[in-house]
Order: sequence, then structure tokens, then C-alpha cells
Amino acid sequence: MELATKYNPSEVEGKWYQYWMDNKLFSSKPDGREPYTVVIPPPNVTGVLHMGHVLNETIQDILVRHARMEGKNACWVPGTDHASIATEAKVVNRLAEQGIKKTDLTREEFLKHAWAWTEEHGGIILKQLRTLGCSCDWDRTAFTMDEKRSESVIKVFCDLYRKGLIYRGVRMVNWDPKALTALSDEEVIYKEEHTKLYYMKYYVDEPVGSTDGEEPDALYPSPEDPFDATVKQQVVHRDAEGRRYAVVATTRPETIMGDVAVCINPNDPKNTWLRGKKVIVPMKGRVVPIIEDEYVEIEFGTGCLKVTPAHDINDYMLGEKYNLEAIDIFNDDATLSEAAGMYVGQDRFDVRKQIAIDMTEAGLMEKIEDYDNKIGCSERTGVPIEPKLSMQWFLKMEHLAEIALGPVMNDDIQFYPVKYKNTYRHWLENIKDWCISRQLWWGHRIPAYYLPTGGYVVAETPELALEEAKKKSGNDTLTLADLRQDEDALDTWFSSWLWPISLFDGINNPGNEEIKYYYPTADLVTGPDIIFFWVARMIMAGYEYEGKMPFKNVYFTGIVRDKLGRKMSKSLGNSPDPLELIARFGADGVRMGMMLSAPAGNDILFDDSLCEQGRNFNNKIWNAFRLVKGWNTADIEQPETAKIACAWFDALLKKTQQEAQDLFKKYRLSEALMAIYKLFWDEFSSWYLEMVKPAYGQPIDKATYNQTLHFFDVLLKMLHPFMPFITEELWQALEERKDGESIMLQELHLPAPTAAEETLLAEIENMKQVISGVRTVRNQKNIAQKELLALQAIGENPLTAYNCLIQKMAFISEITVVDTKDETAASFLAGTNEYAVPVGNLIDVEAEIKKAEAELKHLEGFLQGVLKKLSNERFVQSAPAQVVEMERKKQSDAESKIAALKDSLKALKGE
RNA sequence: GGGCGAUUAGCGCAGCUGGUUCAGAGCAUCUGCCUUACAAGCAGAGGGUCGGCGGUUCGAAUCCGUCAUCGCCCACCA
Repeated sequence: MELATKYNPSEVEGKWYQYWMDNKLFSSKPDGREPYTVVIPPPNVTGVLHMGHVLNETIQDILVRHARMEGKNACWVPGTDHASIATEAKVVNRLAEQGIKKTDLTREEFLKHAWAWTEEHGGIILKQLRTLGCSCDWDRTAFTMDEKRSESVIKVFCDLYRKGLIYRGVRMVNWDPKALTALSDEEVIYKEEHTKLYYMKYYVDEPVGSTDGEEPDALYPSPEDPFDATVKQQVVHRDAEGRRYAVVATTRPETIMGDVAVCINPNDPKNTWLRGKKVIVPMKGRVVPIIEDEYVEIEFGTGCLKVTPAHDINDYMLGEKYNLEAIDIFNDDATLSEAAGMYVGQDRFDVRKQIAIDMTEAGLMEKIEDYDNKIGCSERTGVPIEPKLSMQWFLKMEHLAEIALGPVMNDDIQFYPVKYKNTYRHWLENIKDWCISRQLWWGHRIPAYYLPTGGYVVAETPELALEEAKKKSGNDTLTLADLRQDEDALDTWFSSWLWPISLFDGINNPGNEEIKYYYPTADLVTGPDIIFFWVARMIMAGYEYEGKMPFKNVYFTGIVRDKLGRKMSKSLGNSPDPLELIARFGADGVRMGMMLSAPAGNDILFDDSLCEQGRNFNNKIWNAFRLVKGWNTADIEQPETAKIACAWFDALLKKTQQEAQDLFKKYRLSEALMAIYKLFWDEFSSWYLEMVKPAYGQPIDKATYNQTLHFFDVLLKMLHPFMPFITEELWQALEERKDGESIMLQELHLPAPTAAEETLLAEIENMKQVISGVRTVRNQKNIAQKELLALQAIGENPLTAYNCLIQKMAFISEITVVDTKDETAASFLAGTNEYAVPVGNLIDVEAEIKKAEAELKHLEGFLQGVLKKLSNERFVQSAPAQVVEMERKKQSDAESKIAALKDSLKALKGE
């Protein structure tokens, strides 16, 4: 068989994926084996694969393939999320491009467009996952809005409603004026922005020249004076005509039309003169009371806060407390409404600019200063949130938080890395009710039905709702047409939180065979950014509906950044297209590139060169395979060198496999991969294969050949979870395979190395030092690799048993034990023993002396440190015996090395 | 404003409950090699006062305090 010197992934990847599919190797059915279940974090149905997915899905695939090869019944369930607000926004945009406004459509018409869009773009991402090699059970592909999942969502809504956990009410919610919907607190992200702080004059409603309430030491700042909020005495503002006014600082002057009070802190000496007075809202002319509450920050602005209960959550609370009217001056799209009475129909930000100008002209603006502010914005549309009073549906969280906290805190559910336990606890302990209604059409419609006479019922179907309605109203003549279903849809996460249950139909069909078998799932792999949105809520739903955790372990990945540490984003253009990377480096190369630096929870700085390393490794494996398959066997005796090499590598495989398994258990996948990488590249390719390699053109003995094939087989299995394609390709080519056989189903269990094998491993490490020592000498003396050299062991040679290997690997003619080395020999230490290579006139005695002296100095310093420790009685007394013993060993090792060096120096100096 | 985490070689990281010659591997760098598996390679080599300061200890990269820088999360200073 002739094989190219370079591995070509594109030729094999598609072939093997198809093979796996054709043979249904990813499919899982409940059976007697231990289940290993993973549910995919469902990507947005209309999304496309980005680097974050590549990281996330690669990790899942590695875990799933690894579990499968451990003999578990691995089941990885794929699916997509309807992503209510994101998808609806995309559909609205697309319609807008066609000149269609959402408001011109009926709900049904709009949904038709949305489904069309979903079918057109839906599932692209799932196809892309196949390119990456993901071993999902595709027959189980689900969608958060498919029939079963929808039914589950509605059922759960009704159930929670009946349990009294869901309620409807008017509350201040986060309003997205672009998407025209309420959002949950979690969907608001705060952005730092440079804004202005406007200081506005609120004249006191009193006769000109009043002095009521003023104290003798009151300050009268002129408009030019700086405002000092820390002043501890009364500050009275008065204009040229003698009229007094309060100064109110705000970042949102456009909301003054909704002002219903001005609030001061009762402990603020600056503003005591305002007590009990009324002030006039500038421009608007409305007279509003001064109220007092300690909520107001004395040192912020002027200590006067305008109160607009309809447009600020805190003002809303003040409004509740002091029974103030809430005047909503905005339309849903954040233009000013009739209620504002001014600037009607204009956008909030235009009004902000305009009103500042108008007030300045009217002399009502005291000053404007720059101010850095944090603005709450919609996670989806990016526009600033408008706090808004509206009727919404809420889920009470107290009970759910309670059942979800314990299992994580006591590690029934393990977080990797553990630091997220804190984050989790903090959120649950300060949780607020979840606003679950969205003013959207794309999603699960809330199953609440309003009666013509007022009131509503909640039920799974319209028919059941009708029955309920009849009962509730006592009116038997009601028909379906009399009921009006709530217009709102549910928050997307209200369906995703059921995902681990609903995928196995555990809500609709409790206790069915699948849910009993696959639930709880094993591992969840996701980003920490959705710990509240999704992870926490799945845990709540898991305990509420299954009485059990939804997953045993949560692996939080980091964020994929570019090599400069910036988040990958479309606008920066720094996000590589995964498919293009796969085309360039192969899926295995990309997977490896991703994994090489992806410890749990740490952000990874991604660079193409990582994939290059992955690709190079593929090539290395490929070429090792070419070498081995190129050998011809013959009925010859196994050389001693090969015997040792085989025994050694066998032991090394066991040891490394054990290490890798341990790392897997700790979810340290990149370290496991690195261990196997070094095993293959350094130990297998650079050492083992060179040890057993027959001379050019010569055949290899059968025992060694078969052993080598066996090693290769084991190595491929160890690598398979990380690099599924090349390992399948080579495993299939390693020997004849039956149709339908696959490496992905092979189990790999190796025993731990025995004590004798451990010794062998240590001795071979020493032997390698000798070989490297000789090579270094060659390098330094410029001696060709293939020029035969002699080797002298000084005093003794503890590695006699491996002489044959040293000779082969280091190109040594003979190894002799001598008392003193040649004068013209270059020496080195291996372990505690000295070796020397006679190099004739190539020796630079001066340099050798220098080198030896430097080493001697270092060793003597080291020995001194050890001796100091050992002569310290407190150390000898208090340190564990083992540690003291170790120090003694260090001492004797150092002493023997020093002795060897001194001898060698003597020889060099001709003494 | 509160909390959490980080800071170790040029880069991205490992170093678990202090003690294995502990200061590590990978990539990059440098030197020499197109040696018939692989130049996407082979053989060697160099490189760090473990962020600063102070403390605990026989002993500190590791524990404690503090400062500095960075990151993340939470929070009702408009």
C-alpha cells in the first residue's frame, strides 16, 4: 500500500461519518449497560456554528466517545432552541426588508413566516456539528417548540399555576422598546456609557422673596458656584428676582413630564428648607410635593431626587410607599405618549436633547456635566431598557431556589471549576420572581384564557379551559369562541429549563422507560454566562419534576477569545469560520487545537496556530502508521533490543493510560490529551519505533511487529475521543475489520503497571539520559550521527542490561567500564553515574574543565543546602521521616556525583 | 459599592492538603541536520528572584496579611 507523506483529512472524514451513521453507531436505546447521557445545550435554531460551539461540542463529544469506549451506553441528544426573542427579531427584520410590518400581520400570518424562516435556516448548525465529528444520536433530534416539548411546557405552566407559583400582576418590568416585550432581569446587561448629568431648576411654589425655612447660616450659591454635595449646611438657591428653587440632578430630563414629587433625605442639612413645600416641575408646570425618604443619597447631585414612578424602579417603590400617581409618558416603542403632554410622538433620546436645549433657553437648566453611567440594555436588541409598569406573568422563585441550592452546595451536583458554586449561591439567595411572559408571538403561548365577564382560567387545552371557565362562571352556555387566549408567549428559558426531562418525555409521560434509564444525565457542558438563565433553572425543574438532579456534573467552558484576548465578534471580524478551519486543518486538527489550551472555566485565546499543531500531530500519527505498515515480517528471532523495547512500552502504555483516565475523571481534558500526545510523539515515535526499527531494507521479526500493531491499536483507542476521524481511518487499516466494526465501540481497559514494570520504566529513563548525553556530545563536537563512537562508564555501569539499546540508539561501538576515563573524552552524568565518550583530538580540555567546574560548583552549593537542612535539629525533629530520608538520599547522590566530577577534573588536568 | 478569581519562561498554562534536585511540560526561539515514516520533520540547547512588600514555619510558588495590575459576577447613587 502506497500512502502519501501527508495526511489528507478531507478524504477520510466524510467517509467515516457516513459509515458511523449508516451503522447507527451513535444511536442509543435503554439496555442493561450503565447509561451515560448528555443533552446538548440547544443552539438557536437559526444559528450558525461559531468557535464557542466548536469548543463546547468538542468537549461533549470527547466525553461521550470516552464513555462509550468505557462500555457505557452513551446517549448524546441533539436539538435546537426556538430562541423566542432572537428568532422573532430576525423574522421581523426580514419582513421589514420586504416592506412588511409585523403590526400589519395577524399572529397566524406572522407565525407562518416564522416557521418558514425556521425551516429554511433551521438545523444548519446541526449539520455543521457532523462535520466536527459529533456523535449525537440524531434520531433523537428535538426542538424546543416541537410537539412533545411544547406539550411539556404548557403542562408545567399549568401545574405551577395550580401550585400557586405562577401569578399575574402589574409590576415594573424591564421593557425592550425595540422588541416591544418585557424581559427578565437576567436579560438585561449593564453597559458603561458616557452620559450627561442635568441639573434642573424646580421653583418652589410660593410668593417671590419667601424666606420660610431658611436658617441663619444658609449658603446662597450663585449659578457659577460649584455644587458641593458634601456641604453640611443649608444651601438655598435663589434667582435674580428672589425666587427660590430646588436643583434636581438627573440623567433623564425627558422623564420630567412623569414627575410627581421631589424627594430629599430627611438627614440632609442642605435641603431642610424644602421641607413640606411644593415645587414646580420645569417646562411642565405641574406642582408636586417635596417628600422625604432616606433612600435618597445625600451626596449625589444636590441631594434632590425627582420621582417618576412610572419610569424608574426605585421611583416606583417610592411611589408605592408614598402613594403617588404613576404617569406613564412613553409609548411601547419609547416615544412620548399623549400622557406626556409635550414632545408627543418623539423618541426618548431626541426629546432628551431637545428638552435640554429648551430648558436652557428657558433658563431652567442650572448646568450640565459629563457623567459616566451604567445603562441597562437588552441582551438581544442592545437598546437601553425602559423600566415600565405592565401586566405580566411571574413565577415565584422562593421554593424553587430552595430546592436547587442544597444539591450544588453539598456537591451532589459538581461544578467544574468549583468557583461557580459561589456565583450560584449568591444568585439563589437573592433571587427575585421570574417574569416569564414575553410580548412576542414566536414561542409557547401562555395557556390562560380570559372570560367575557372578566377573570381567566389556566388549562392545558382550550377544551379544558372551556370546562374550567364554565365551572368558574357558572355559565354553561359558554363556547370556545367566548374565550380569549392570552396574547403573550413564554420566555424561551421556560422551555429550556425542562430540556433534560422533556427530551425523554418525562413531563408528559412520567416514569416512562427512557426517563427512568437516561435521567439524571451525566455531564452538562456549557458556558458560565448562562448559569442563571439555564443551569440553575434546570436544577430547579429537575428537582421539582423528577425529584432528582438533572445532571451530576457541570463543566463550565471559558469564552473563546482571539489571541489578543478580545471576544470574538462579527463586528471585529476576528472570529474564524469553523468550517473553513476544518477545511484547512481537518476536523481532528481543529478539535485538537481547541483542546490544547482549554482548561475548564478559563478563557481560551484562540489562534490558528493551535489548529496547525493539531494538524501536525495528525500528520505525525499518519507517518508513524506508514512506517509500521511498510515493514516486512520474517521468521527471525526477536532481537534483545526489541524485547526490552516492547516490555518497556507496554509498561508505559499502562502507566499513561492510568494517568489519562485520572485526568478524565477530573475533567482535565486538555491535560489528558497532552499526556497522550507526548506518549505518541515522544515515547512511541521518537523512542520506541527507533528502538525496534529494523535496518533499512531488513525485515522485522513477527513478535515485535505484532506487538507494535497492538501498541498502535491501543494508542489509537486512547486518541479516538479527541480525534475520531484519523483514528478510525487508521484503526480500520491496521488489520482486516468486519463491516460495521468501529474503533468507537472498542473498549479499552489496561491494568496498572506492576512494581517490576515501574522499575523498568525508571531504568529506561536513565538509559535515555545516557543516549541523550552521547547525542549532546555529538552535537557539541560536531560529530556526525552515524559515526561510531565508544562509550565508557566510569566506575560501574548500572545499565549493562540495556547496553544493546544504548549502542543501537546512540550509535556506539562498544561500552566499557573503566576506572578513569580517557583524557580525550567528553563526559556527562546520567543519574548518579558518569559516562564518557572518547573523542580524540576533538576534545577541548579547557572547555571541559570549565564545564566540569561549573557543574561542580552548582553541586557543591546544592549539597551545602542539603547539609544545612540536615544539621538543623529542628528540621530533623519536626519533618516527617520520609522527608528527612529523602534529604539523606540527596546528600549521598550529590556526594557521589561530586566525587565522580572531581575524578574527572583530575584526569582532565592531568593530575 | 460588594463578592469571586487570577498574576509562574517570549506566549497560553500545570504545579492537589507547605518537603520527591521543584521551579515544570507544550508552543515559540536558537544551533546542527533534506539521516529512505514524517522539514507539517529529526537531534540538541538556552530561557523564570513564581506581581511587590511584610509575616507564619526548621522549610513558602504553595499558608496568612497588605498593596498593585487584570478579569468576571452581583448591586436601586438618580
